[in-house]
Amino acid sequence: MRPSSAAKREQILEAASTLFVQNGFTDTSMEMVAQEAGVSKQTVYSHFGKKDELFMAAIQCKCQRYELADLCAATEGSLRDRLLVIGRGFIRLLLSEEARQVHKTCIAQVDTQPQAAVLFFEAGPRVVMAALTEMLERECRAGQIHAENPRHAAIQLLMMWQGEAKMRSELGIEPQLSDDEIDTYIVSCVDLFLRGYAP
Amino acid sequence: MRPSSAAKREQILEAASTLFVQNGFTDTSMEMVAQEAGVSKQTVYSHFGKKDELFMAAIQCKCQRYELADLCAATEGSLRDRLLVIGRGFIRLLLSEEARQVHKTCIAQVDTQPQAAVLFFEAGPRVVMAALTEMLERECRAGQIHAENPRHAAIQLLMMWQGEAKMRSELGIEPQLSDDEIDTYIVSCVDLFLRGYAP
DNA sequence: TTGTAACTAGACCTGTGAGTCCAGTTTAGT
DNA sequence: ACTAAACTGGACTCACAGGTCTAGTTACAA
Repeated sequence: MRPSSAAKREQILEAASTLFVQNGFTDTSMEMVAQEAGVSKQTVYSHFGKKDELFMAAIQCKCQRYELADLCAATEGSLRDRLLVIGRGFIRLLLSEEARQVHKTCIAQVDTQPQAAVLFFEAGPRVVMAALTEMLERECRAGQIHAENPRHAAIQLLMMWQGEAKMRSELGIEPQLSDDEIDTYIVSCVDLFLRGYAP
Repeated sequence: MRPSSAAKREQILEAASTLFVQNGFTDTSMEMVAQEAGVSKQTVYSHFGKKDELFMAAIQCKCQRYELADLCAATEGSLRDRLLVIGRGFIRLLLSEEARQVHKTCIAQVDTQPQAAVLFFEAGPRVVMAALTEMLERECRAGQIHAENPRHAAIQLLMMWQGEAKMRSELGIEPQLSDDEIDTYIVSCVDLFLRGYAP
């Protein structure tokens, strides 16, 4: 009712999503959230009844649509070039601090907060898979490639692209791969894909 | 010194690895471990000084070498058949309750116990990658395939194989894929791979 | 048999976090 | 100016977990 109320709510959400994703669910206390949001603990509780609810709201907040799907809509340039652009964008997203943390947090809470993982899946993997599948279907119809099952093909690309870089970053294994190494790898994925699905 | 001591140590390790991997680090208390092991809390502490140390020991215990690497050594049958066998074994391992839980736990603790993830990496992904790379190098030399970078090729295969099944199982997204769906997918991966790397 | 290391049960201390309560203050709408 | 909702700060309860301590018991080795 009071307009400042909505603002406080945003502050809380902002603080919560940052902290939860940085420290995980268990290691983030409601007091920390209140303090980070510059708000009293009671206010946190009056906006979000329980810690669980705040967590879900925070994850949802972090799962606002990424713009990757748009890349798949582009039609300029050769197929190979477009796949390279998408692949590079995809791996950059995957390796970003933000996405990694959200992913990690959702996985860690799968047993206790399964819906968080669902939110993540719907906002992330699901839309990317759908967009790429649609793109590959178009390319099939245009005769650029020949794939019996474009959905499988999309998943193959997406999984391949992740590569060693994802494995290492997810597990924090040093040294991480350099940008050059990653790029070379992405190129080899696209080329494998195009040869394998050549018409 | 006392022989029963070693036995207790095993019981504790057994209990700890089960519980840590089932409930995660934070949600497993030392008391739970002691109880599950049928041992007093003090005994737990005298064998493993701190919770962290017990955790590391438990993860190490869970990371005993999987036998997957052996599959890559086989030389009977066509390359395609062998890759199918390896792929199926790989995905079965990945989706097993055991491996998933260990993976999840290591990821969740990456920030606080980075060495656990390292143990996992060394025992799991690293050896599988190495074994498959070696196998593909042999096939290259034998002229069965033509891959500039067999290591890349191995990673591509391994990542591809994981597919949607891994994504869904990791995030607990229902419905999970059926065995048939997974198998069809694995076949399509192997075929893509063989076409893409045909000599 | 006896000494001693290993073990047990449980009390104990300390810190921390979820969630509640309350008395007082701010702020927007009427 | 008045009212009521929203907010604050901090005290409070309750539960639980990590870790220590102790007094007494068990079981192996010499």
